[in-house]
Amino acid sequence: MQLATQEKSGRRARGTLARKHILDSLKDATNPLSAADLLFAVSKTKKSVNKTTIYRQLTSLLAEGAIRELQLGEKKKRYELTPINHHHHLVCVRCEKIEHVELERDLAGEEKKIMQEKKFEVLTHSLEFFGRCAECRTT
Amino acid sequence: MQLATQEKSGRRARGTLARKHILDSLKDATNPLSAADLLFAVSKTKKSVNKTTIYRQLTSLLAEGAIRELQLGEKKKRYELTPINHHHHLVCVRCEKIEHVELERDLAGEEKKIMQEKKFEVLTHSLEFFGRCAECRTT
DNA sequence: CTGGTTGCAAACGGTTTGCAAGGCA
DNA sequence: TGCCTTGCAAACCGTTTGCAACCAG
Repeated sequence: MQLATQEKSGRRARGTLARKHILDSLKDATNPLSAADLLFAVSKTKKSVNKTTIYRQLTSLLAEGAIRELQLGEKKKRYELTPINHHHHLVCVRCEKIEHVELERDLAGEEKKIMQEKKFEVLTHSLEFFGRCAECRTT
Repeated sequence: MQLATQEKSGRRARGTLARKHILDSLKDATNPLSAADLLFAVSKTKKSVNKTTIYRQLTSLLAEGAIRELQLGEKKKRYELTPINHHHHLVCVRCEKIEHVELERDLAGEEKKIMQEKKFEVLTHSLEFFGRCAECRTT
């Protein structure tokens, strides 16, 4: 279940308006969006949606694996469509912009080592780089 | 893991009670502690301390670099003494226990690549592995 | 007296929950 | 009708802030 397939077979149809708008907004976004971002974005495009609805749809989308939840050192969580190529994030500590990176070498070796040494079964990982982006370095 | 710079010379003496108790609690702890954990731990050992005081001391300790702030996918933040050997965390998604790992190979190469390709200057990074710990895998 | 430290209560931001109403099969 | 979805308000939790009291130099 990697792709954001709209309809999962085992589930009740969730073709709700809000759900589609959230997925559309995430698709258009270059950055991971927070619930507040989504509230704003969705409310712009169509009739406004309550924030509770946003949170509830995010919960189901997460459960289905359609989206990924990120904690980028902020108080709020952010969401992005589950990426096909696993990537990581660059977070600018000055302007807070978020970029993506794909590491040439993944962490599979480390995960194997963790399994061997610690008997800890890694299901997923999260790697963020904090620093200053190109623009903020020049100004 | 050892602790780092306990007393910074350039700073005003902050020999406050609360500060010492926080550092002691962090030293004794095997896991990174949340503010609530610290409130509890500190209140146990000596006369109780207000949570505002905890937060304020954490802020100065952070500014001095004595402690490190972690966001481990939870809503709350956690703190640990600034480790001499940079390490990462294994977070059990079942029992929420936190372990440490030191990766044999660090991410300096990746950071250099990020600088070259993205012109993004990495100041720090954060890497967490989520999964199931040894005990939770057997039960 | 003065400046940093503490406690308390209230504010705050992001998220969750309880409940009644709405939409659709 | 019955189930799922929505909106609204209130609750919640971790954290921050304003302000007055306090303590040490």
